[in-house]
Amino acid sequence: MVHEPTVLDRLLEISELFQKDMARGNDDSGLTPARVRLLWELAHSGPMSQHELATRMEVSRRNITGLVDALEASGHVARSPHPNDRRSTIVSLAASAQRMMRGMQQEHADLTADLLGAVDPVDRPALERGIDAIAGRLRELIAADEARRAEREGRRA
Amino acid sequence: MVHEPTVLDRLLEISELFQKDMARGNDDSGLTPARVRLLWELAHSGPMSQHELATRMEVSRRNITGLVDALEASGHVARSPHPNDRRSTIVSLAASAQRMMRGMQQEHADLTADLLGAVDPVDRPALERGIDAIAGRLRELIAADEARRAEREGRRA
DNA sequence: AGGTAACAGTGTAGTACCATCAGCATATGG
DNA sequence: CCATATGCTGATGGTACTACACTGTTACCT
Repeated sequence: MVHEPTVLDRLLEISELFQKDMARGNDDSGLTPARVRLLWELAHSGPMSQHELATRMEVSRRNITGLVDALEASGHVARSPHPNDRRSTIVSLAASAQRMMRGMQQEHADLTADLLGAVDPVDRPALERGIDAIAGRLRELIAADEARRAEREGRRA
Repeated sequence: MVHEPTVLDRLLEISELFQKDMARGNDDSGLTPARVRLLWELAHSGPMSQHELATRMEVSRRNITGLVDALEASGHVARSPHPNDRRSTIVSLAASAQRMMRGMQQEHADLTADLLGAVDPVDRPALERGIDAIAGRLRELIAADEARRAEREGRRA
């Protein structure tokens, strides 16, 4: 029942540790994972409509409404009308939240530097190539699986 | 606001993809993440008391009761009396669940092989060393942070 | 123009899950 | 015998998500 841990196991472990770390950050800020994810999306790609948020996060529009409601109430985001399309509302980060996200990105950058510092410089290029390769392959597999899944759904309907 | 993705970002991406994959597996088996985690703990470390499960999973005993209740109802685990301590009940995997977990481990092994196959063989040793180093460093950081946190808790109390 | 279809956001209602707290029963272990 | 650990009950709260129905807006298209 006991395996010697493979590279993938290590990766999974790192995943878990990251999650743990993220969860802690959430606790500190009083935000929930889903809300942080939304904020992160905004920080990364700038203001956008709720519809676009729903698409990117792959959840229902209704769900976005709730998340934005909460984040608006806590002052993290603001709703503003779309200049051209009066149906749409644009969600943007409040100044304070922008600062917060900047801080998180800074922390993230620091962590990156720290962790990378633990790797023998000689190994870094290969490490980078290897991780890229794995990420790429994983993306492929997921895409293929999703396609298969979608097709099966189609057949059934 | 746009960064070029670093190795760490790639790692985070891999984390997310893994999670997505796991979530899908959960859907298939009709199990929730927490329940799967419990099963995994049992598969990995063998039968144990609820108390021990609570300790390992870092959740309340009450929570374990609920999870075990559900898993027992669905036939994934069985409760049996502890041989020495008659207060305690031992939770163990049912045969079917054991098979299921074996299957999951097999899938995991296959995935590992597949993903590793995408990496240039020349890069693998360095990749392995690099990942080990990162995982190790991350563990250190988390441990240090937890210690700091615990101390602060102590001070307040 | 007028009608119609598609789209944005939202209200209502409902589901599933995780987790906690305080307290209770038991019987074990000292 | 009593303190304690173990597991369980009941009550509560909260997040995340969905489906359906509705309003207003835009775009298309005869």
